[in-house]
Amino acid sequence: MTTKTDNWLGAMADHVLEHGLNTASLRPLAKAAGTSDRMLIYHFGNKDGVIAALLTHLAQRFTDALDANSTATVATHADLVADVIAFQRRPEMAGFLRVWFDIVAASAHGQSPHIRTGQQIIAGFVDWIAARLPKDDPTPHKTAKSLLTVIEGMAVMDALGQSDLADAALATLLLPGENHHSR
Amino acid sequence: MTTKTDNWLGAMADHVLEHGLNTASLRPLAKAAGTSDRMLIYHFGNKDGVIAALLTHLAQRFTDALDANSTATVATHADLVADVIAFQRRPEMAGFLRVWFDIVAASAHGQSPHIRTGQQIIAGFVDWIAARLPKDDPTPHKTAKSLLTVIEGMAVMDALGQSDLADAALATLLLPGENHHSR
DNA sequence: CCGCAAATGTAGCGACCGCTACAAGGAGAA
DNA sequence: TTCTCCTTGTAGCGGTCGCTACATTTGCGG
Repeated sequence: MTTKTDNWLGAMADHVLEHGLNTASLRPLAKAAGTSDRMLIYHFGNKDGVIAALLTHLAQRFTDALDANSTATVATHADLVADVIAFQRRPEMAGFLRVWFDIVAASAHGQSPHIRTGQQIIAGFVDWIAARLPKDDPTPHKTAKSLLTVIEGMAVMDALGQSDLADAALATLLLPGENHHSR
Repeated sequence: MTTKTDNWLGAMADHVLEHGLNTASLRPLAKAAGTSDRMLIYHFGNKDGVIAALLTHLAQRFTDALDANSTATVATHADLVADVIAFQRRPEMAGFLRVWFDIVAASAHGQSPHIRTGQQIIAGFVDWIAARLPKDDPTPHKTAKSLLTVIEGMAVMDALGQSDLADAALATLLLPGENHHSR
C-alpha cells in the first residue's frame, strides 16, 4: 500500500521538478503535498529528512523514466548516445535535468545525501546503457561509463544553451573516420 | 586604476569561491568586501546587479587562471585532456569547480546572466584548448569543443565523487587501440 | 568659505525561513 | 466511558532575506 508520506513525496517531487530542488522550502513543499510544514517536520524529523526522502524518491523516478524508455539495443555507440540525448531533450525531461544539476551542484559543495543520490542515479544509468550496448562489446560496463561521461558533458552544454557544441562533440568523438593522434 | 567596486568584487569573489554562489546573500558578501549591504545596493542597483558583476568578474578570473597555466602544446588529445583534468583537480581550483556547477545549475533554471557567463567561460576555454592542440589538426576549434565536452562530463563525475569513472572515460574514448563500432 | 551632490551609516520594514510550544482532535484499548 | 497515544492545527519565535527611508558625512566646485 502507498503510505501517506509516499503520496506527499510524489506531490513534492512534482513541485521540485517544476521549481527546483535547492531553492525549495518547507511551506511551498507542504502546500504542494496538501499538508503543512508542521506535518513535514513531524514525519521527516527536519528539513534535511524531507530533502533526503525527496532525493531517493527522485532517483527512483529517474530510474523508472529510463526503464519506461527502454529501447532495444542499437548498432553503434554514436546511435546510443544520440538516442539518450534525444530522450533527455524531450520537454517532459526538462525538470529532471534541472533537478539533476541541482544535485550535481550540491554534490560539488559536499552535501552527502546529494552525492549519494547522484552516485545512485549514475549507477542506474550505467547499467541501463550497458544493457543496450551492441552484444559483441567485451566490456559493456566500462564502455557504458565512458559513454555516460560524454552524455553528461553534452548535458552541461545543453544546459548552457550550447546544444550545437554538444552535437559537435558527438560527431567528432564517436563517429569513425577522423580519429586520434598517437604518440 | 582599480576602482573601489573592483576591490569589492575581488573580495566578494573570494567569498563566493569559498562558500558558493547560489546561496550567497548581501550581508555576508558585504562583510567580505568590508562594506555594508546598503552600499552594495547603492552601487550595483540591486542584488541581481551584484550577482551580474560578480559573474563577469569570476569569468575573468577563470580565464586568467587558464592563461596562468598556459602549458605548451601536447602530443595527443588524451594528454591534453589529462592535463586539463589534473589542473581542475588541483585543490586551489576546487572553489572554481563549485562555482562552475552553481552557474550550470542556475543556467539549467534559465537564469540569463548565468547562461551568458557560462557561455563566455566555455568560449574562452575552447580557445585555450584549441591553441594547445597539435599543430596538424585541420579543425582545432571543432576538436576543442569535443574535448571540452568530455572534460565537462569528467568534471561532473568528479563532483559526484566518481573520479575513477571519469578516468575510465578518458582511457576508453581518447586512447588509440580499442575503438568504435561501425554500422 | 558656502553650497550641493555623492556617498555612507543607522534603523527598520515586511516577507520568508526552519522550527517549536501548546492545545485540540481522533481512534483504539481497558 | 475513559484513558492514552498518535496525529494535526494554530500561533508564533528568533533569525535572515532584499531593500528602503532618513539623516549624516564627505569631498569638490564656486
